[in-house]
Parts: sequence; structure tokens; C-alpha cells
Amino acid sequence: MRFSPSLSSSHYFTRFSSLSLPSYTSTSPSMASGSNSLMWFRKGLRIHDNPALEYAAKGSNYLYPVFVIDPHYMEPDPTAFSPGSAHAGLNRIRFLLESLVDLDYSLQKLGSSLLVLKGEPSEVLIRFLKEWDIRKLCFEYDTDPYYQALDIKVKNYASVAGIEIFSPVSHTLFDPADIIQKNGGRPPLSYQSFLKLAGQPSWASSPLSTMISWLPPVGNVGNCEISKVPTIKELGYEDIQLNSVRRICVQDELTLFKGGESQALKKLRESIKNKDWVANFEKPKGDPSAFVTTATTTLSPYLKFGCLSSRYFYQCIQDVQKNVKRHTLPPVSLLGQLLWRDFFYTVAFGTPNFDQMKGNRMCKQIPWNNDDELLAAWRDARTGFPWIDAIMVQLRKWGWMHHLARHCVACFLTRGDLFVHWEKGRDVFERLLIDSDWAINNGNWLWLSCSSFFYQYNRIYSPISFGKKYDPSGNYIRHFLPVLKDMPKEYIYEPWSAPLSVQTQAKCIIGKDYPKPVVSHDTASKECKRKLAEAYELNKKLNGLVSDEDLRKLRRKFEEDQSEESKSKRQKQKLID
DNA sequence: ACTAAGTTGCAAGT
DNA sequence: ACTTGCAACTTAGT
Repeated sequence: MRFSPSLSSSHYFTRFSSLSLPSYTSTSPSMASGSNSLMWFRKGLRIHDNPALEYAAKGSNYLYPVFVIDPHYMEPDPTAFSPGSAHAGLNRIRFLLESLVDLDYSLQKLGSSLLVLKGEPSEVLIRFLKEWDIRKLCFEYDTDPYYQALDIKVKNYASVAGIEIFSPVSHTLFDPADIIQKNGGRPPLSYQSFLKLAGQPSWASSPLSTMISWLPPVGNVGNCEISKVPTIKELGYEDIQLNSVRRICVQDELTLFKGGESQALKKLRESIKNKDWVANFEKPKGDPSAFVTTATTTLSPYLKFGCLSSRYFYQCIQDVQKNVKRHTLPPVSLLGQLLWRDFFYTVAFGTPNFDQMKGNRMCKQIPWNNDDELLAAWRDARTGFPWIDAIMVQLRKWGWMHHLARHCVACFLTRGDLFVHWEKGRDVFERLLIDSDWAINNGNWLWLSCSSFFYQYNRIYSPISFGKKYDPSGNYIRHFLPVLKDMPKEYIYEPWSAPLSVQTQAKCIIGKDYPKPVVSHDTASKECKRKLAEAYELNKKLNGLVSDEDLRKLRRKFEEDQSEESKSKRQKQKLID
């Protein structure tokens, strides 16, 4: 990789926000040059455009590059519904390990290496800050609540111990705290207002970061349990789990998401090679059913872990746009996608309880149902709607699917058909997506469930016709649901409507080889619209202050309505009989 | 009270 | 490929 060396990166040192914690800034007393530094990697698993690493290296005799294996994130959980830990599916854990191996390799080329530690990160960090007599602690600033809580502990210790802290904002294009401050202390709630506030990034036309050519050596680690990057097996995941994932994945499909900065940069270069494609990118026009070559860059997992700098990506796109006559604009353009990411980061950072319905001031209070069977059918790709199930299989196998495909299944689970709580779907995505990102994932579930941002609950993605528009012959379904591979295209989106002779011919009997639909889309979607109308009305009446009791009451009413309806249906049926 | 705008719905018409 | 009717939401701004 080649990056233009920057003469000064002083802007990193001044981009502190008054809204952030006091310890966000340096707390160092006078300190001698030539001391020990610790670079704590969490996200930002890269060498390029990594201001924390750059600063850690500067003027240090010894540099300890550390990654902490956090049991909260990495410990195997055999009770989870898919292989992996309590919070992460195996696909993402593997991606992370691959990224760490790549990072270690890059560090080694620079005369350093990655030290992998294990345990509760703040405890481990504090222990080694003492043990190695660290005078300078550097890590990328993180807005996720989990890291906010963790960082407070570490920062508190460090400031008491007189250790200098450098924690720059480099995961996003903008500092979410800056944007919130500009907006008078509240995050902007629409993309357009976000764009206006954000404007051009300060670094948009200046060289980003040094091409690091050398790092200080790793100091004496003493007799601490330092390990190399563990393998999946060493983390305690069984071969069977590994194999079961490998077996259902064609090799090419897996390597689509091999972790690491090297992969990220390689992919980035491939993506921007086609200048017309970059310039004319329109997200909603992409084909969600494309799986041989995907409709998007598929760089999201690399952005999630910071294997790719969003700012470097931004500059690369900008370069392409400068050299073409016309190009698309946000929200649909490729740059627009990066800005969406920042938008959600900003709203999430400025909204307490962003990841839940209760206590979330921007979330409509809706009496979603608690139907675990419907949830499981959706999660396990047996809703009986091939378009929905195929997407869920792609999620399980690849850990990635097209944005519009995500829309379809999220809408289906919540406001479209099943009326299951968006938090349940969020959890499934959070676990299975390689690119699952706390702010973006929650933001999109709020969006798709019409709980926030977007409120036109009449616009429901059809589980039958939406996919058909892109893929009339159902190749995507045939690929991910091989049981339907011989179903004629007339019936592939609604196999329950195929005559039994056709089902027999296709070797797929509905109700036996592939499930019957869990709901009728027509009735279910109408019911969902009605329920949302009532829930909206309640939110309006109570000015958003809907209590648990209010929700219980409305939920009971929905249940009564439903049993009332089925009763009258039965009576009508009797009359006909 | 009213208007305008809001990332990407569907079905039917041209 | 583009328009339209559908039934109609919210928030922000005047």
C-alpha cells in the first residue's frame, strides 16, 4: 500500500470536542521523551490512516501494540442459536481473527508485532499499563456504549497514574460530538439536516496519514501470558462447528469476506477501478438478488472493524468524482453511503437507549408481539416465503446480504407481516452479520420497523413481488434454497400455489420438503397496518409517553380483535356451508 | 393551520 | 422505463 506521507497531522490533536469526556484529552504531566507507549487496538485494525498508532509510535523507545481477546465477545456460547459466542457468530469471529493475523503481519514488517492478551479488557489494560510502565496510552475513540463504559475505567486509571492518553476520532468521517454540538446539543434526525450540518470533512483535501515505514520495537513483556493470534479452535470452537459452516459454503463465497487490512485495500482498489461504476452508483438501483458478483462494494465488514479507513475510502471516491463529468449525489451515491454511516453514528451517540424501544425518546412505542415461534421461523429460514428464507440463508452462510434484502426481511419480521419486536430481529442481525455495527444496525431496525426516522407504514415490501422485479426466474432462491431448485419459475416465489403435480415433478412438496407460509401476506400485512395506525394514534395522544400498561392494554385489544375476527370468519364459513 | 419534504412500496397504466 | 393512483405517515418550518 502507498499513502502520501503527511508533513503534519496536527489536526488530529486539535479535534477534541467539548461534549466528550474530560479525560478524552491528554492528561499527561511533563514526561520525558523516549518512554513506553501502548497502542490498544479495538476497531481500527489497520496501519493506514491510524492517528492513534502514529502518535503512539512518535518519540517512544518501545511500543506495545495490544489486542485484548474479550470473553464478552469471544467466549464460545454453546446455548446460542448458531455457532459462536454470546454476541458474535462464528463468521464474524473468524473475520476478526483474520484481521488480527493480517495486522500482526503488517506490524512485523514494520519491526513490531501484535501482542494478544486475554480477559476483561479494562482489567487487562490496567494491569499491563503498570507492568510495562507505560507512559502513553493510545487508542481510537469509540462511540459504542460498550466501549464508552470500558474506556471510562481505563481513562480513570490512566489519568490518576499520570499516563498520557491519546484517543482520536478516526473511525468515522466526522466527530459525532461535533455535529451534535453544532445542532444545539441534539443529533439531527434526518439525513438531509445531517448533511447540512456536516458539510465537507476538514481533512477532505489534505493528505490523510503517513505511510509508516518503521515502528519502535516491542519492549520487554516480562513473564506475562502473551500469545499470538489464536485460531478458531484455540478459542474453543469445535471443529464440527467450523466444518458445518465450511461445508455449506462454497470456498469462493467465504473468501468474499476474508478479514484484514490487506484484503480491504485490495477490494477497495478493485471497487474503484471502474470509474463509471463509482460515479453512477445509485444504491436503490442495485440488485439485491445478485450473488455471483454483488451489486455493492461489500466493503462494510472492513469498515466495521476499521480494516479500511472510512476517510481514506472517502478520499478515493472523491478522487474518482473529480475526474468524471457527472456523478450521483448523496443519499444514493457511494459517498452518500459513507455519510449514512456517519449519520447513524451521530444519532446513536446522541440518543440515550438508542438500542431499545423503552426509554428511547425517538422510538415509537409499539405493542409488538412476543411470538417466539414466528421469530424462530424467520431466523431459521422457514417462513415458507422463498424470497425471505433465501435471504436468511445468505445471512447465515455469508454473514452479509444486500441492503435491500435486509430491508425485506426486517420489514417482514416487524411491521410488514409478523409484527415481532424489532429488537429481536436486531439481535439476530447483530450476531450473524460480519459487518454488524451497533449504531447502523440499530438505526436501520428503527427505520424499517417504522419506529423512527421513517413512518410510512403503508409501504410494505412484498415478500413475493419485490424479489421478482430483480430476479424473475428465481436464481437467487435456487442458489440459497436448493430444495426449490427445480420449482418452475411461475411458482418459485409462491410455491404453495403450485399444483401438487408440479410440486411432485420439482421434488419439493410444500408442507413436507419446504414449509407452508407462516402467514398469509395479504391478511397479515393489512393487520400490521391497522395495528400500527392504532399504535401511532396512541403515541400521538400520549405525546410519546406511553407506559407499559398502555402497551399491555393495546396488545390485549389486538388479541381480542384477532379472536373476534376469526370467530366471525368461522360464522361466515358456517353460513356458506 | 398549513405546506413541504422525506434514502430506495405496490400495482396498474402508458 | 416512466407515470399514476393508492392511502397517507411524520417532522420541520412558516
